[in-house]
Amino acid sequence: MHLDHIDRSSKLPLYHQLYEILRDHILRGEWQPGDMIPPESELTERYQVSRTTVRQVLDMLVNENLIYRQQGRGTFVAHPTLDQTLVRIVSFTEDMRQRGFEPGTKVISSDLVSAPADIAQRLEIQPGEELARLKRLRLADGEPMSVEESYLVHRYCPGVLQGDYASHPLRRALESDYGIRLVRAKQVIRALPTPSDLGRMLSMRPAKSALLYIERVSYSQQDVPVEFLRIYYRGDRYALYSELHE
Amino acid sequence: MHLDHIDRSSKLPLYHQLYEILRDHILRGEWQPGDMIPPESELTERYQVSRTTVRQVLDMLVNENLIYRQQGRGTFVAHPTLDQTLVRIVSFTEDMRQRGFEPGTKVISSDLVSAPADIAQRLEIQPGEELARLKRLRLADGEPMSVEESYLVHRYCPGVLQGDYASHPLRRALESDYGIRLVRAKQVIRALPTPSDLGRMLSMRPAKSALLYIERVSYSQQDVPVEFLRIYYRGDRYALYSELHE
DNA sequence: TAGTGGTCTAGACCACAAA
DNA sequence: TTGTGGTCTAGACCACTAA
Repeated sequence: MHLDHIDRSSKLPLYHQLYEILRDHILRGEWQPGDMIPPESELTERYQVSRTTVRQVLDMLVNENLIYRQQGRGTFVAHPTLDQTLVRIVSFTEDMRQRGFEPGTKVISSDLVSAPADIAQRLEIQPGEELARLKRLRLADGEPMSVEESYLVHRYCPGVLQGDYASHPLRRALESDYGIRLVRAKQVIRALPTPSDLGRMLSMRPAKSALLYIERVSYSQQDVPVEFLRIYYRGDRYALYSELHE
Repeated sequence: MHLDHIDRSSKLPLYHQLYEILRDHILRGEWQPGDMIPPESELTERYQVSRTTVRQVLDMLVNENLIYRQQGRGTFVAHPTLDQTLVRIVSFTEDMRQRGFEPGTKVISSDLVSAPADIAQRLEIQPGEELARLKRLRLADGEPMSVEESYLVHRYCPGVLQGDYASHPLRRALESDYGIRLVRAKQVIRALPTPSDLGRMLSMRPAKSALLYIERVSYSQQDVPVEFLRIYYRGDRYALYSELHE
């Protein structure tokens, strides 16, 4: 069981503590999509904070699309949607499950390389600094879906490449072994023609071949760039979704 | 000058009215990016609402990335960013200006067609119903950037095709002539190989040719689907940006 | 020190949904 | 009618920035 009460002597704001608590309940699946969460009155009572503070926290969760409210009925855990991929950091595994695929991973290679200028610039390090490089083939229902090339600043996570990243998430290793949580990221999305080597790896038919290409830089809690990631998705299997407003 | 006061007898909530007012100031450019907006105390005073209400409105604007706050300094108008394209409905003109290009448009064709099944389904109309179709070539600094194919439910905007949409925005015509505001949209983003006809229109080199393809359904104030849009962006000139969080 | 935004409270009344 | 979320107020004290 996780921490489930508010520490009045903590320096963290009450709303922040309550946010972590409620978010945890949802992300750990203790409250399932569609479930009603306790009414505001009960949260006020249980955590001994004002209704305003409770509502501030619920507003944050609504903004993240983790919950939704219905006047007169209650507040409910939201069902995950595909457009989250463009707003929240979502693991390949989660993403595929939401799309109705069974995810799989094969490690293509892992090695240490020295940082080329373009990657060094985005990771805010010196060119030539040591990077851990991990290439993986990602599968959906056993069929190739994407190729991922991860570059990690090795200084922050020496020895990462020891891990088995076919069956264990890289993010989890970073967190548990090095205390690094990737909390923020910036990405660029492009369409590319398919180079023949990638086409082969992804088992693509040349005629239908284009790649949805993503470059992502991920930042730690301390706002330090830690990972540079290239993802090549099969254009004939993968799409991104988003909702727009005025 | 636009309405700049709050109507206490209106059925609209105070925060909603204030939101429209402040948003207007920003979107009309009366407050420029980087400008400090009036402090909360002054807004409280000027519009005669509580600070809580003022802050509720500012929170909304912060969430839309229209303003940002700095404790101890003030609240400022945000500079537009490229990742807005994935969250807010942005006109081609605005988008290109933000990217540092001078936008241009050529109308390729405009005609009435009967709705094919796939489009009818997304527009929630009967197959065969009349659609206004508008094809345009979009230019950036005089060079082709994208091809857009717009399908409008003609019943909602009879005679739209009379307009000159090389120099006048389609959105404006819908609003002023038919009272239709497209306030919400859903889109899907894919990578496509370049068909030869589009490649020619976009002046693309075959070797570097992939398209970033977007399909968008836009909804009116009444949540009725009005427009189905296909955009084919040159993959070698156009990219999308997004920021992710945990 | 003065002015700004950040956090928090207690309480009121309204609107809507379900029994 | 009861219980839920929606809107709004007045006021307090804190934290940070700049002069």
